[in-house]
Amino acid sequence: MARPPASRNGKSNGAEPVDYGPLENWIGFNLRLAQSASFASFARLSKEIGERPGRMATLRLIGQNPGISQTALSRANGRDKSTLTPLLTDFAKRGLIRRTRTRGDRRTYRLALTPAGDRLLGQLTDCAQEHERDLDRVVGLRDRARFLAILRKITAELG
Amino acid sequence: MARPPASRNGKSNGAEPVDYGPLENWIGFNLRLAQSASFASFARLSKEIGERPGRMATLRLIGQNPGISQTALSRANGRDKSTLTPLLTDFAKRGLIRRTRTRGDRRTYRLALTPAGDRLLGQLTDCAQEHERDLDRVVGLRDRARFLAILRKITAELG
DNA sequence: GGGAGATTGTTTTATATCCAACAATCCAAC
DNA sequence: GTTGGATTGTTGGATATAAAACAATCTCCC
Repeated sequence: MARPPASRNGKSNGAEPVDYGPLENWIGFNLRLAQSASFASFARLSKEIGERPGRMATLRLIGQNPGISQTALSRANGRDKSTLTPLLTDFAKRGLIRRTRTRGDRRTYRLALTPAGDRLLGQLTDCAQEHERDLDRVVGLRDRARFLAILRKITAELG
Repeated sequence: MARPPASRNGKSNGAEPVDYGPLENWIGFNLRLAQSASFASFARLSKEIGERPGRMATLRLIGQNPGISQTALSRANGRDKSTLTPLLTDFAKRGLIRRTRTRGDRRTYRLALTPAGDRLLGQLTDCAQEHERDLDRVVGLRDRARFLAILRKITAELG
């Protein structure tokens, strides 16, 4: 981690060295920082559209799986189902998704994108692809597949 | 991802396949899921102690850098400084940290662990080490250094 | 000295998130 | 058929998080 030279009075200039101790080499801690940085980077790109990364993934999963239930969506998304309730209410109110009752099971909803939702998803996908290009550049083509495989393994075995 | 056989009526049993579409191969999405899984795994381990991963890192950074300011701590932790205000208030109220005014600069606090805070950190470190062993097992010794280097690179270049 | 601009920590406001509890509904075993 | 247990989506309570605005304070440059 390159850092700028300290200001001449030796006081804080926003980059004074911090001793990370054992954290420096902990995968868990570095995973959190990397995810946080990636999230912030995406958020900058999608700021003008006004949606954050989590919402983008939710929309995409609905678009990819028309008729999906809220519970299945929450699992695919790695979030509790109660987290989705206000989010989907908001999407529905803004006309981005349709919620229809399932025939034969009156508990579940079937979720699907409206044309407006599909258009918004298209815009978000542009941001996401730009973001992925940034990530690919940082990760490097050489290690990409291996890196991705390890991330998936962590999700599968620690979830 | 192994999944149990579908129930014989073909309906949801909590593991029906979901089409991830492009998300499947996006680093950003998989990074989020992996971090989420790692976080949840640590939370299970530290549940009895009653602190979550973010707090553990905060305590450790204070222990490692006695006298650190809140702003420097928030940067090292990858969190906004306003996020720390209620957390540190809670730590101080519970006698885990000491906040003393800095001589010569009446804006900043100097943070340090109390003996009680140090004891709690010790317990949390035990959990964290167990968690790291789990992560090491999943990541594999062979790829560990490379994986860690990529995480650090993402933090440094996208933050 | 004196002021312009930067920095520090707090407050406010708005989301996001989980967990536990809940009502409605379904399913399977009897 | 009935009924006990499972599932679905919602609600309420708690914590976490960021952004913007703010008051107090410091620094730098003249």
